[in-house]
Formats: sequence, C-alpha cells, structure tokens
Amino acid sequence: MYDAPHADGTVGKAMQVLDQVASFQRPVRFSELLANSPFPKPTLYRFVQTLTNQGMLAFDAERQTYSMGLRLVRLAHAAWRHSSLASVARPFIEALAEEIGEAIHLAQIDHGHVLFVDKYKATDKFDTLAQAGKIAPGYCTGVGKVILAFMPEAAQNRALDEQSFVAYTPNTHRNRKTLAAELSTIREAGVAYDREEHELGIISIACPILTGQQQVVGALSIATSTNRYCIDDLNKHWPDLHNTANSIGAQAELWQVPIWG
Amino acid sequence: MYDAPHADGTVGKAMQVLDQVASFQRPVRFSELLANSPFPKPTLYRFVQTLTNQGMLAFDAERQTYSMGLRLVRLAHAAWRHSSLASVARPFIEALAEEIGEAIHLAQIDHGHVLFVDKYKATDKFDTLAQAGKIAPGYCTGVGKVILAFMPEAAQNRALDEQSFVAYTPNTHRNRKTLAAELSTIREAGVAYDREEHELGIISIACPILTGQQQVVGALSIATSTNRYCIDDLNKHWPDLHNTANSIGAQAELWQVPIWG
DNA sequence: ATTTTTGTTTCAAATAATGAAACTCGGTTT
DNA sequence: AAACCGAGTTTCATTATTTGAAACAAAAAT
Repeated sequence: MYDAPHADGTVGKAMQVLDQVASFQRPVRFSELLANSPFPKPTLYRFVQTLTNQGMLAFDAERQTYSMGLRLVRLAHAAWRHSSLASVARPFIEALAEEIGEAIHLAQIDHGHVLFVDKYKATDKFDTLAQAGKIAPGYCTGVGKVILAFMPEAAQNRALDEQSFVAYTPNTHRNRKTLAAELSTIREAGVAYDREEHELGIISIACPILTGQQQVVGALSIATSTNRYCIDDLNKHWPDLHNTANSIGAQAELWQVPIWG
Repeated sequence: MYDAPHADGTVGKAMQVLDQVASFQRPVRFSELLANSPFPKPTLYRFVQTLTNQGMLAFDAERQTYSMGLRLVRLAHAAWRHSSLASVARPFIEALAEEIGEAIHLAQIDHGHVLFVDKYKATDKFDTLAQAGKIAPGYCTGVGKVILAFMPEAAQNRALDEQSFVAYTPNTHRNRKTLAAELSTIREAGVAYDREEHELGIISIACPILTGQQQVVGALSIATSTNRYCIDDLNKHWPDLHNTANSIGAQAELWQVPIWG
C-alpha cells in the first residue's frame, strides 16, 4: 500500500507535462510552465526538450513558446479512426442530422469526462474537427449523464469520484447525491436530458449507445437552443435518436470498437 | 516507415511504441507488437501497460488488443486549435471552396511528411476529420512539393533525406535529383502541380502559405479528378488560390502560429 | 495429458532521471 | 561601465527507474 503513488514512471510524468501545456490553451513560455509545475526547473526543462524533439510539443524559437506538437495530430488521426465510435457512427449521424436539422453530438467517456468524438451541425458544413476532441464534464451534459447512468457500478463510482460539481448554471447538479438519483431515473427511462445544466439556453436529449451485452460505448444527443425549442419538442425526436443509437451500437460491435479506455 | 527516433530516453522509446501501434491501423495484439519491436518482451510489456494507464493506448480486454487511446484525441484537439494553421485558415478555405466547388487541402509539414491538417470537400459536408491528421509523402504531392520548394535550404535537405521515392505511379519522382530540379522551378513559379504523381486520376495545384518574412508555414491546394478537369483548368483558379494562401499567411502571422516543430 | 504459445512477474545489474548549484546570456538598473 | 536581474541552460554526484534474462502462469493447440 505504501507504493501507492507509483505515478507511472518517467513516461507518466512526461504525459503530465503534455497535459499541462494543453491546459494553457495557447503557446506558453517555459517559465509559465515552471510556475505551475510540480517539477524542479531542470527536470521540467528536460521533459519539455524531449517532448519537443519527439514532436509532441512544438517550440516557436522566435517567440520562445511551446505549444502542442503536430505529431499528436498524426497519432490522433489513428485514434479517431480505429479507436473511437466516430468513424463507425458517421453515416448514421449524418442521416439523422439531415432529417432533424439540429446539432448532433457523439461522445465517449474518458476518465470521467465526456469526450466529444464527433459533432454534426446541420447548418454548418465545417465544424467537425473544431469540436471533436473537446471535453466537457460528465455530470452536467446529456451525453455525460446517460453514459454515467449506464456504466457498470464499479466504473460509475470511479467516474463519479472524478466529477467536480461546479455549478455552471442554477440547474447544475451540485453534489453526487442528486446526480445519483437522476442517474437511476435515466437508467430506467433510457434517456437523459440536459436542462440548461451546462450552459444557459442550451438543452439536449441523449440516448446511450449500447452493445448487445448492454455495455455503454458512448452516447448520442440532439442539442438545441431554448430560443427555438423546449424539451418536449426534443422528445418528438426520441424514436429517431434511439434507433440511430441502436444502429450505431450494433455496428460498433461488428467493428470491434474498443469498449473502454 | 516512421522516422528513426533519436532515442530520447525512456519517453522517446515510449513514443516509438505509440507510433508502432498507430502504424498497424487496427487493434493489435501484444505478440504482434513484440514481433516487430526492437524491445525485449518485458520492456515492451511495461511500455504498453504504462501507455494504457495513461490513456495513450486503449486495451480491449475482451479481444486482448491495443489501439490508440482517446487521450490522444483530447490532446490533438489542443494541437489542432493552437498549433496548426487549420483554425486560422478555416474561414478562408471555406470561402474558396464555396466558390470553386472542388476539394481544398491544407497541409503542414512534419518531419518530411505532409500532414493534412484540414480538408474541405465541397460536395461532402462531412469528410473533415477523416482526412485531417492523415499523412502523405512530401515528394509526390502538390502541397508537399511546394512546401519543400520554399523551405530554407538546411531544412529542405533534412526533409529530402527522409523521402522514400516510392514510385506510386509512372509519374512519380524516383530520385532526389529530378525532384530537386522541379523544386527550383516551383520556387520560381510559386506554384506546384501534382500530375498524378501520388494517385492516378488525381491532379492538384498548390500554393505555399508564406509569412511576411517569406517563411513557409504550410500549403494550400485544389485537387480534382482527371475525369473532370485537366491542369489547365486548375490553373484558372490560381489567382484565387494564391490570394487565399496569402490571406492565410497574413493571418497566421498575427495569430502567432508556430513556424516549425 | 502434453506441448506450445502467449502473457506476466521477479530481481540483480545497468542505466537513466534527478535537482542543487553553478553558469550564460540579454536586458535593465545604478 | 559595472553591477544586477531574470529567464533559460548545463553540470555532476546521488538516487531512483528502467532493464532483460530467466522463471512463471495461463490459455491454446496438439
């Protein structure tokens, strides 16, 4: 038990640095990294050097800043194609979006956070990559809640432990208890709603994507704005959403999409 | 296949393993990796374990296979937004594509390979992510040749060293000499053509994206099929392509897009 | 039941990572 | 001009991690 923080050795630490650079959301100087880093100066320095050599980070010599490297784009391409639901789900989502004319989100879960792996916005041809890869909290999004609701208990507990319960809006769940209560309702109903819990003015309806053995592999949602529609309107699309989610689940199984991360 | 990794300590080796998994283009068993790995069994085993813990790989327990992890998608999202031309270039490309009605490619170069960071296919709303992140050879694509042509000499030499000169079609350059000759022509002309050098039936015209100091940051191309158009037809779009590339270059500079990796 | 293949663990030796301190290089202050 | 400062880089003895031959366990194949 006392070898608990076996923080995955050197590689784990390097990945931590990568995350840190990513978290800045902009090119960042070494000293800025250092200020927020658990590592001493030379250690951090070497990590950053190594990662840059490796193309995981990019160094702008002119401005002396680091940002995420293009090698990640190359690697993620493979991840996206072979390890996410997106490539399997795409044709189904496309069809659904054409029919409904609202934004469709496809999400998987990754360490307690919802990871959008694809997004189709019917009114905009060109929004895919900008959104794919984005993360959002699990406890206050339609896709997040529905995935949580259908997870096996052990995994669900682990994921719930990682929720922050930040109150984005007055409707956001503020603690595990109220969320857990909603999750069991969701599980029975097979649908989750986001009632402006993450962003005021945005609502959604979400269905789980399940395999034959009823394992959740992701979720599908229709999102819209309260200016145009209310939850009841979204409900009319439930049959379509549900069917699409089922079709994707069936395909995912054939295609051997990995079940977890 | 992938470039010789100047063994950057433990982290470099781990990244090498990541690349190896990516290169399979499908879920892969431990033993398959081992067969092609320079590392002894327990070493590889631990790398794979660590990377899986870290979410850089995903392990499918049922099928006993590894694939690329979703963490990469998360990280690449940041890379794509803050470290690639794509986010800056998008509105320009969109406008161009609408006008021309052919596929537009946006590429950067990464270790001698062309990395497509975005693609807009006017006739298909939904092809972006499938292509972004893909790599192609530098020596036989329009975007690749034009980037090579405008690189500073030292970098160009390094990049040329990494070209494989595989003959994809009868028109493909087969050695450095003929390529180098074309590169200087391209540099003078400011345009490159792909005359079915990578794929039979596919041609393209490509312009460099330059900063104020005439540094290449990427390239833009219009691609089409020989069924519909010939090089001369593409040439009619040159002014538009050129203008768009210039606008992107100007914006890139303002936006502080990192110049290299 | 036996062998073979595939995946996992052990442990001493080999290697790589660590970080306090020292150094370099621009730029700024005295 | 000298002294100072802060950001970035290097050194090197110490420490911790990685390494891989070998052994082990589990699952498939024979």
